Amino acid sequence: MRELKFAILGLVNRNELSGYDITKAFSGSLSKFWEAKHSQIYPELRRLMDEGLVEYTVAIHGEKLEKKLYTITGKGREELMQWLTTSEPLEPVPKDAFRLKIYFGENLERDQMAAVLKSQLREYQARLAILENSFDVFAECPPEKFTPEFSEYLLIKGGILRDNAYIDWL
Amino acid sequence: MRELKFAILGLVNRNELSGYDITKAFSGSLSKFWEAKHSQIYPELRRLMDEGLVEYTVAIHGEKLEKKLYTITGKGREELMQWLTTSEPLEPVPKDAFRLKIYFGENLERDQMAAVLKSQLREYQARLAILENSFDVFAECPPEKFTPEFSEYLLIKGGILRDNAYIDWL
DNA sequence: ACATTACATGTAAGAGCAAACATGTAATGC
DNA sequence: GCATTACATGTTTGCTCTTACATGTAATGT
Repeated sequence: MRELKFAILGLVNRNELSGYDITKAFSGSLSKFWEAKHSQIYPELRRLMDEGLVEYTVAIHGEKLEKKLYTITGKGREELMQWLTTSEPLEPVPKDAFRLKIYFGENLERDQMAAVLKSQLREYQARLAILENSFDVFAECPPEKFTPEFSEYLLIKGGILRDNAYIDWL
Repeated sequence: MRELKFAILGLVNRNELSGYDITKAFSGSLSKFWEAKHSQIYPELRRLMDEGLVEYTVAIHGEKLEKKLYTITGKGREELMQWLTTSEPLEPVPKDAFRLKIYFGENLERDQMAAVLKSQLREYQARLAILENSFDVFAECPPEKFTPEFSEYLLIKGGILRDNAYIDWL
């Protein structure tokens, strides 16, 4: 529950970040396994403030553009560590409209089914290609210590394995 | 969007079903790739009625227990076929709290990380075992035509491949 | 006879999320 | 000089879904 809370805490634990920076993280490298829009992030930051888990200082950029730079508090770090070391129950099976269509495949002619399958295959191949591109950035496996870089390497690898399994199945 | 709508239409297209029957489907065999609770199903049935996509007859069980048996209408079947033959955009990457923990793994000691990993591995192995059990029900591959039985066979196979990929990664 | 489980149908409250609404500043390209 | 893109921070509305609330009948076990 409230995983966005911990995702934000984890980020501001690394660096001082504005809401905008956090938004970019969730639509950039993090987006390969967790997405969030700014309309979700700003209210959550507000809530984390109210709970005393983060704090911010205001920085002025240029003449008057204000940005709030958030950092984690001691209490925030405690809750983050608590969450990190707790093993949570299995995620519910992800909902997948395509699988649902397969389930009702009895209603489709052979060529209609083929079209749906091929379309899905193309989409997964496209996503896989993007992941493999990101993976190639790592010329070789980073040192096997849990640095942010190594984590990202692992997670991209996980995405590739996941999408490959889906493609095999298709 | 509104995938539950089509999941229900697909079910009542096969057989005359009550809300209760539909609920059982979503917590039984269908639950391996789509879940829904009765609190979601009854309002959706109401909505499908309002839209003229399903209709029902009331059956009395015993003395006075009423059950509403839903069937699909012509309009409902049209919309179902429309949906089935349209290829939808890729699902967003499924959110996975465990991956998030890996992403912030820098904060964990080696043995803490090992504990989290092992716990996750056990949970996936347990789910895989359940899927493999369901798979063994099919003594051999059903005839390769898109009957409901064949579809279920495929979907369980897909679940096994998915969980195997996750376990390999772990 | 009494309890438990299965059958059966709903509603209410609230979390999580996306899309759209809303506003303004600063840097870059042309 | 003007337009576009990037920076920056919010709120509102509406959909999906879960948990809990709410009520009642029928079958089964003991």
